[in-house]
Amino acid sequence: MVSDSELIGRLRDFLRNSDLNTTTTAIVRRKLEEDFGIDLSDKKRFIREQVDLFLQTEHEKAVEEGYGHCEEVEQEDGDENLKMETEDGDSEDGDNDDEDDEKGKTSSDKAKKRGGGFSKLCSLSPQLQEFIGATEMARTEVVKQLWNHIRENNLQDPSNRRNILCDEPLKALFGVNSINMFQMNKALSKHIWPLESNDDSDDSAREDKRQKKGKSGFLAPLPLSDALVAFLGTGEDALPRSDVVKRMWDYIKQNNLQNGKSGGGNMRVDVVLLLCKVAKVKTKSNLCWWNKELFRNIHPQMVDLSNSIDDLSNYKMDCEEIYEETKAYKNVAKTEEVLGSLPSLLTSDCAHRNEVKHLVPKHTVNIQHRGIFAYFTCVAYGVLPLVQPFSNPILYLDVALDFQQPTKIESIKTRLFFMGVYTLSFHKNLKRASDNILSLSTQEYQMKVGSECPGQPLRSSP
DNA sequence: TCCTAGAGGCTCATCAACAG
DNA sequence: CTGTTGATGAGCCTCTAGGA
Repeated sequence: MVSDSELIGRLRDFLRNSDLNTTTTAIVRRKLEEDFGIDLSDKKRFIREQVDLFLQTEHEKAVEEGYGHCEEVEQEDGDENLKMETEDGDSEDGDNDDEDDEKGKTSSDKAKKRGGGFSKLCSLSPQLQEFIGATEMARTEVVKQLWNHIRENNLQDPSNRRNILCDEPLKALFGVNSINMFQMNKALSKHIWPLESNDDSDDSAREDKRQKKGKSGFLAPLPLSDALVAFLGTGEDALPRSDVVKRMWDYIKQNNLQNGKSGGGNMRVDVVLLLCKVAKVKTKSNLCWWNKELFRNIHPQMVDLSNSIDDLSNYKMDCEEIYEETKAYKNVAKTEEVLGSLPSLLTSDCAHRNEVKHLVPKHTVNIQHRGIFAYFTCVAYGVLPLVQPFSNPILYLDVALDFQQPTKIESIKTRLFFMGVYTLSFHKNLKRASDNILSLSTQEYQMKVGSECPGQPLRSSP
């Protein structure tokens, strides 16, 4: 086994005798592998760090020795770093091959243009305005025009076509005689500024963001219901969630309201809730239920979906709204089947238990939307026959979570029932579940099972 | 064909505290 | 584990030429 110090020693020897403009960390790693006859794939990060360290110390040494061309050293060093950070295709952690594939796929088949990002219109510096002949332009257009100019004037260095030999207009722009094509983008950014026109909205958004930053997540004060304000008795009408929880627990402990016999999270919350004048009073409840009730008092405006469980029309309305909303969502738009069967699952009373083993998801659509319904994970072309309140569209919720254990279906149903509130964990559970479910398309299912896929979208009316 | 550099904005998953 | 919301960081988007 080779020690780290041996590796470092050999690495530094190699770097001292290498052309740092052409050497990459991958080359260094392969050289070391060759020298020591071992696989160093798991040492990529270590090697990169050591290379960076080497470059840094070399640079410091150069400055200390008082080279009269510090600026040049700096610039060259910049190039070195640039090159040394390049891993010639190897991902940093060495385990991103799939990710790379994905990246390739997405970049090749997506050519959509959005108003934001690089397509956003920007204002140009006076120097760039002089060069381009326009006051505003998208970054990508500027790059295009710049390259047109380079080609028209044959400004690429013949010995290394990645280097651009600056003519007078480019010198005025970049202030150097030659520039690397990659560095050119960096230099260009100094001449491309965000537009000032939408300052008002941008500024307020920035201000909002800045303010929010100070009081994040659980630390952000939230409005309390009148009942909760009265219960706390301090006159505070807004508190961070964690503070509310803390004070409630203080109260429970002080008044000995916990039910010691039942153990777990059970407690006599009834007293607390009566004090809060919460509409729904239960004699006993567990921690999760109590949290939900508390949440209702911290967000009085939250819609209580549980009241409408018996009223299918409410769900129908909700789901139609969701469908309209999700249709516009980019991920959903890619699929022909769209979300829509939450109520059917709720009302089907799990009559399809016998079918669960046939659940055949084709692909998962992840819809993230902060609202009453958020974090849906859905599967198109499932084979779970559902009672359909709508004729179309049909998309099967991925409820495969515990389908290997039918006894747990009731709890799944409960989770779906509270979907509007218990969204995050629902999402997580589905994600976990989707790893375990059979992956077959409808056609594949038909071939395998030899019968029509029971999950074919139903076209009948409710 | 894919990767490399660089820019800013957008989407999405994950994490934070709190209780038993 | 159970729920809550906002911050955060990763990854993708566009464009270019050269090299593997």
